[in-house]
Amino acid sequence: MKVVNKNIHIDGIDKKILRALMQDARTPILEIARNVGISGAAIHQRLRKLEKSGLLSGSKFIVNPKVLGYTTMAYVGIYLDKAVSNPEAVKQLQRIPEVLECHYTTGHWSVFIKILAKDNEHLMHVLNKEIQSITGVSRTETFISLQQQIDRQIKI
Amino acid sequence: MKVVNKNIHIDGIDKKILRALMQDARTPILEIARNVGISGAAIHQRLRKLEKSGLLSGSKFIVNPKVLGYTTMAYVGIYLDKAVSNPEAVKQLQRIPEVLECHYTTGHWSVFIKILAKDNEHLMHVLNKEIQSITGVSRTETFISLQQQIDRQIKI
DNA sequence: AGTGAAAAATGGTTGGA
DNA sequence: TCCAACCATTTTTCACT
Repeated sequence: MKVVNKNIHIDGIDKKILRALMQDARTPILEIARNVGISGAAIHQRLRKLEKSGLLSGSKFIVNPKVLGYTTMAYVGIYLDKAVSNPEAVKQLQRIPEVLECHYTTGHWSVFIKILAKDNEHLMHVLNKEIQSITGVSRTETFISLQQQIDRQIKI
Repeated sequence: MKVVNKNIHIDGIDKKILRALMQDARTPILEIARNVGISGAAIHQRLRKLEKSGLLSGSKFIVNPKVLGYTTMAYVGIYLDKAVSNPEAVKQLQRIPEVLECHYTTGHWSVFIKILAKDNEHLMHVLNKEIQSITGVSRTETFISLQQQIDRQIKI
């Protein structure tokens, strides 16, 4: 279990640092320093503080799946039989690389997942062969994303 | 409009580079070089190629919203009146910082969004005050994520 | 494409105000 | 908390294979 420090205070300078790095993790510290008007060493100190607080949990390169031909994104609500252990189903979902997210949710579905596939045919394959063959899956409801209009992190 | 090069070929070395940087955008080139057995300069060349192809679309620092008290995530399907221009509704959604994703989808909803809020009360406020007051929104269906089990990018 | 080495840029530390 | 100066590491370039 990760320990989370709730007594963190983020001032305006911290916000500027975070905004810059959330947009581009490779932004040079000295460039941020110039923009906020303090020294690079001070930025560095604040970064260590933010990291220690757990607020900064790493950095990632973002790949554009479209370049690899993955153009079909879908959300799928899954009904699981009552008798089935949900964690076991999740373990099976984990083995399917096209499943990018998986949530336990309130409402009529047991779990709710996000799938990234190359095209409709590929999506169909994942749904009918991979997902449906998981023990306990009784039914699924699929919503294909025709276009994503917003994609961002929390506003700092 | 971003131009996407579809004739890109990713070999095993590219994959190793991508996997390392997708996990941690700050992984030093020379460390990757050691792991894959070629020189740092070669890694650097390949990175430029991957960037130029559009496959690498940047890097982000990841912030952990829980540290700031944001513990409630929900997906919301929105029904819009037929008469209403969907892009106008999306423009309004864009102004709500708690809305992190927004998709046009197939199925019974017009748009489908992801919301991050501090708690149920905050979520209720966003739904009842912010979302419902958007012109054309007739009804919403909300699914609260009790727990996220999978969160990853495309498998390289 | 890849290499090795030099040059340029950046990251990280320290001591003192 | 911040700064200035310093040193370590990393990125980037270049001539050559």
